[in-house]
Amino acid sequence: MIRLMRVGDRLWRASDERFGRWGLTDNHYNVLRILNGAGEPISQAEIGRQMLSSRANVTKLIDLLEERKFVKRLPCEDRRVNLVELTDEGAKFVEETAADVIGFANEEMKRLTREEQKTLFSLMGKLLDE
Amino acid sequence: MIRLMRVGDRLWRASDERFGRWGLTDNHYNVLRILNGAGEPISQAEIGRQMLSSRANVTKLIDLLEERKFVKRLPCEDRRVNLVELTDEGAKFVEETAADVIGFANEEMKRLTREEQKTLFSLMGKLLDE
DNA sequence: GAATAATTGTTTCCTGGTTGACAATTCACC
DNA sequence: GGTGAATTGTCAACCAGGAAACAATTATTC
Repeated sequence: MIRLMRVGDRLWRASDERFGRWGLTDNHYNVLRILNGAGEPISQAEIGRQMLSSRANVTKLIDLLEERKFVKRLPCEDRRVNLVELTDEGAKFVEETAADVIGFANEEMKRLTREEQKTLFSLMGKLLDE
Repeated sequence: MIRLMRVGDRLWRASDERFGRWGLTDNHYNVLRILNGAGEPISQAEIGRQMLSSRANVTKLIDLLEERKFVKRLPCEDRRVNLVELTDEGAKFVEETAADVIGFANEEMKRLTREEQKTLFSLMGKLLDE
């Protein structure tokens, strides 16, 4: 388990360094990824749930992303919630950086064969499902 | 890779919660573990190296552990360095909590069979070695 | 052997994130 | 329908950790 935590820690640090180049944290990128995957505007609370982050933190992440024009807050019929939408500019950014991000992942995982990567994926799945 | 990072993150959070009960962070415990494993006093810089943490942070970790009397700073013939030693009280603490920590690890890993745990261990080894 | 480089521990400042409180709103139950 | 519970986004305060600067010391190089 310690090895696993160590590897995870190292990946987080590496990705932090990586996204720092774009003036973002990995968590900022995570928000964009989630929005891109959702395909439709979703609430801040939902984002926080998906990325295991506090609502307070999501507020700050969205603040920055909105300032960068990657994202927009929309009013919702439930007037407590903000729906967050990926702007065209945000979508473009995700698309442009996707290759870079995938390259990064391949670089990190290149010590494992394709087969081992599959095994790892399945093991992680077992650990995640509750 | 994302799954792997997610799992790592969750383990860090869980262990943080766990060690919080003792008024320590996982990193504090990590220091004790390293000192216990070393079997002899080692320098703060060396501790930082082993746990991938900055010297500045090690200073603060040791400050707290020393206040708790788990650890003692010894002068060294190289007068730049502090040798850090596990006190009897610190060793006793490690011993008393060991069962608890191992139980925690088993709990977290119980979704995997013994065989899968071994596979995971070896995969992590490949990812770690540079 | 003197001068420059490298190492150690500490301090100060900064940053990303969490917790807890808050007002606004919606839900649930009587 | 009206009242108490739950949920949402935000803000302030706080915390662990990192980066840079620093003095003290040791290593290296000429």
